Amino acid sequence: MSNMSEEKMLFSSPLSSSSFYSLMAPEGEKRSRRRRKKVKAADDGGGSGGEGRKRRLTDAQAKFLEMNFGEERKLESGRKVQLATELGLDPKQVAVWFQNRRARWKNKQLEDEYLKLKSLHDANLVDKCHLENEVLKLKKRLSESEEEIKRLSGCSSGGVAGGGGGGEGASPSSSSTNTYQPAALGEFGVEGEDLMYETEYTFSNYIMDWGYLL
DNA sequence: TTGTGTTTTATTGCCTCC
DNA sequence: GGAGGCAATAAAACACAA
Repeated sequence: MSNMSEEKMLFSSPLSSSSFYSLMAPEGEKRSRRRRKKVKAADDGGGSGGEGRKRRLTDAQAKFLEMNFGEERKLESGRKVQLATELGLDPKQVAVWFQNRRARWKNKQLEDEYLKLKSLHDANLVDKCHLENEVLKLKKRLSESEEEIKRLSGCSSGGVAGGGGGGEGASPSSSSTNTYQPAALGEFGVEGEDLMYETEYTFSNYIMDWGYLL
């Protein structure tokens, strides 16, 4: 019948013109519209095409329009008429083509934006997963350290001071002479530093102190 | 060949701007 | 109020698998 179908999909977007927007647009954003009855294109027999049916543009016409669309998304009426005469088309056809092309372009923009946001979102998910893993590991380490402290202070309170109401409540203000008590930290100027540092210091120094006591 | 899905062209109705 | 833009949609044209 014709040879104009090869490049049909050259500029087409993957989703049909209305489907993507319908998918993306919030429900309330759509304007309510009365459903109209379509009036068939009149068999005017006139116009540049000669038939009353849809006239598909030739590849050359489409390419030329595409080129112009690349330069400017909207047409001034003068330009529209000029283009129409150059292409042997009705100015209305040119206007419609630009209108539809803008719609496709907008859909493509939306789709690109969606894909960009989606990949960003996916990357964030992976990041979140890593961070959650990290938190779990740190929590585990913390509880292990606490266990160790408990275990060791249990040992020392039994063997050295005897009083003081157990390791957990050991206070720097205690009158005990126990050298590994937190009060001793003051010697090194770390009183009130962050927990992690204090914990590590206490533990390693406890080993030393314990050895010293023995 | 035919049924089905997609793309393109065209229409309609509403909205905004001048 | 008319022109032009846009969203929604109809329908022709087309592609393609079965």
